[in-house]
Amino acid sequence: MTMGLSSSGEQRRSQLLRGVLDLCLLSLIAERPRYGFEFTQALAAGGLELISDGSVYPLLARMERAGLISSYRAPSASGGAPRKYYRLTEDGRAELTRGRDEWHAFAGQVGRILDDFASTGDDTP
Amino acid sequence: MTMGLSSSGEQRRSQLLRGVLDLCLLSLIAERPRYGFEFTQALAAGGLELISDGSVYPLLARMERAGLISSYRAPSASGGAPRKYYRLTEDGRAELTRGRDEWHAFAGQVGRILDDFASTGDDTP
DNA sequence: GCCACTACCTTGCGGTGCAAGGTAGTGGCT
DNA sequence: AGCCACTACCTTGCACCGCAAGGTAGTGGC
Repeated sequence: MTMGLSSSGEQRRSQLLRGVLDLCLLSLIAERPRYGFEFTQALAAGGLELISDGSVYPLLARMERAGLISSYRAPSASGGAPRKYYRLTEDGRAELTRGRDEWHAFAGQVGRILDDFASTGDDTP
Repeated sequence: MTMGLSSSGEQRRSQLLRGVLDLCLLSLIAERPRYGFEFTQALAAGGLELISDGSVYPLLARMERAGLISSYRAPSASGGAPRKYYRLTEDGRAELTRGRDEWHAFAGQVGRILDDFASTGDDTP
């Protein structure tokens, strides 16, 4: 049976990620070319402990198919399978800029809704 | 022409909503009891032009089933079918508080990732 | 009696995060 | 040479949910 409904907090986290995960990856790639394993580490370092690589790799594949990023192979620096590095295309950079604006607008609107209404009933002095 | 994938902006909006829609509804209900039609209007007024009632009603039903809100019927003030008003339970209020904190933390982390990395490479020709 | 309006709810679809598992390349150790 | 551990990439099946479209129900005007 399913047991997924118990923790609404963790569940919300998954849902929140949906809207911004691609943007975060684009942003990380914008700094410098990166490979799959790096993303989960970098996101966790930024406070977003989240994603199994099972979420990252399909998303990278989707974005490459959409022309937002391109990839090249390079040997691993620490002994192992060769890495697949991704870098931004111009479309990807444009999408990042647009997406960042969208995010800021969205975050502002949500914050306002949560702040304006949530504390109206002040029955907990 | 590549039609299907072009609306990544609109699509992202849908995905962004997933994480916060329940919280927004809770916040709106926290101010005062509301009924279904009000939510889309209130959210649109807050800048989130988004949701057909097809998204709101199932979510309200889910939250009621989860014990976060409770409902009662009242006759419509403007002639029509009776309205179903929702109000917060104590669990709902706690969930709203917790969710608001989660949202602020999450928004901060995402904003930091987008700001810290996105503008590093300025090699636009 | 019929129509228009308000309001609520359901159905099928598409997209996607996630856990788990599978594939492939490298080098150390015996 | 062979084996094992590690790095790294990718795929599969599942469950969730916003959305568009359509259906149901109650009220009052004509």
